[in-house]
Amino acid sequence: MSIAEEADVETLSFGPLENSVGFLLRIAQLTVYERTFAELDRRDVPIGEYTILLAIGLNPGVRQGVLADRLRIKWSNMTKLIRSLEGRGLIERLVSPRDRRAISLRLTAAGETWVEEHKALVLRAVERSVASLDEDEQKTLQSLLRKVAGWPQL
Amino acid sequence: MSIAEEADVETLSFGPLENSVGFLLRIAQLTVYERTFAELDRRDVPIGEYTILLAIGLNPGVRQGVLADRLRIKWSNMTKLIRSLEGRGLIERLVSPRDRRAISLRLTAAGETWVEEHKALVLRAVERSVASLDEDEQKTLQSLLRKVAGWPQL
DNA sequence: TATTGTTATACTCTATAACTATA
DNA sequence: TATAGTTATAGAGTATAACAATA
Repeated sequence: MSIAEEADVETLSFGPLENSVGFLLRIAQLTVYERTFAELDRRDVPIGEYTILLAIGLNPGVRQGVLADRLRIKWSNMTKLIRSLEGRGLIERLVSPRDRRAISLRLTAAGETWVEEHKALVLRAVERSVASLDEDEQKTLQSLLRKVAGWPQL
Repeated sequence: MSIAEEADVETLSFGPLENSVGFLLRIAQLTVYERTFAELDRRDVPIGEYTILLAIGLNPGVRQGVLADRLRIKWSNMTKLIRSLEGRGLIERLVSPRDRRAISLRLTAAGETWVEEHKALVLRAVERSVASLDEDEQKTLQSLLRKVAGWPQL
C-alpha cells in the first residue's frame, strides 16, 4: 500500500451499468429492504416467513413446490423453512390424496392468528419503504416488475 | 402429517403483496439474477467483483467507504472483497494524502485488462436478462429504480 | 469525539448432489 | 423414467461489535 496521488471521488459513475436494469434492480431492492427491515426490526417479523404464511393463508392447500418455485426458493431450502413453520405450529403439512408424493399446506388456527396480528405492521413498513414514488409511479413500477419476473399482469 | 382434503392450487395469489413494490422488487431481482448467472456461469465472472472493478476503473482514486456505501456493502465486508482483489493484483490500495485514514482505490494494469476482457460478456448477459421489456419500458424502469434507490436521475 | 477502515465471529442464505417415495 | 420432496453439506453473503489510527 502506497500513497495516493489523486483526490478522492465523491460522485461516482458506473458507466454502462447505470443503464442496466439488472444492476439497478439489485441496488433498489437492497435499499428498499434496508428501509423495510429498519421499520420491522428484522428479528421480530421475518418478511420471508410472513410472505410464505400469507400465501398459504390465501391459497389453502397449495403445494409446497409450487410455492417455492413462485418465490424463487430452492426445494431443498423450502423444506427447512416449511418444517420450521410446522414445528412452531403455524402450518400443517398434508399429503395430497391425489398425488401422494405431494405436500399441501394450510395454516393452523395459530398461523392465521399470527398472520392477522402482523398484517398491519408489515403492510405499513412495505408501503413506507417506497414513499419516494407517487401513486402512478408505483403502479407503473409494479407492472414493469411483474413483466420482468414473468408474472401475469393483474 | 395427515391427508389433505382439498386439491392443490396451481395459480397463486399473494394478496396485498401483489401490489407491493418491495415484494415485486425482490422477485424481479431474483429472476433477473438467475438469468444473468445462467449466461455468465457465475464462477467465471462474479458480477459483484466485476461491478467493483468497473467502478474503480471509471472513478480512479475512489475512496473505499464511498464505494461500499453506494453499492450497499458493509465496510467490514468491503474490506475482505478489496483485499481479495488486491491480493490477485487487480487493484491498488493507496493511502489518501489528504486524509491518512482513507484508502483510495485504482486499477492496476492487470485490473484494467481484466475489466476490458470481460466487458462484452457481462454487458451481453445483463442485456439479455431483461429482453422481455422493450426499449421504452427499460428506460422507464431504470428511471423509477434510480428514484427508489435514491440515485440521481441521469 | 467522530470518522475510516480492519478484524473476528456468528448467522443466514443459497447451491449442489445423492437419496426416498410415488407417478 | 420423471416428479415431489428430503437430507446433508459446503460455500457465499451478511450482520455485529470491538478495535486502531487519524481527523
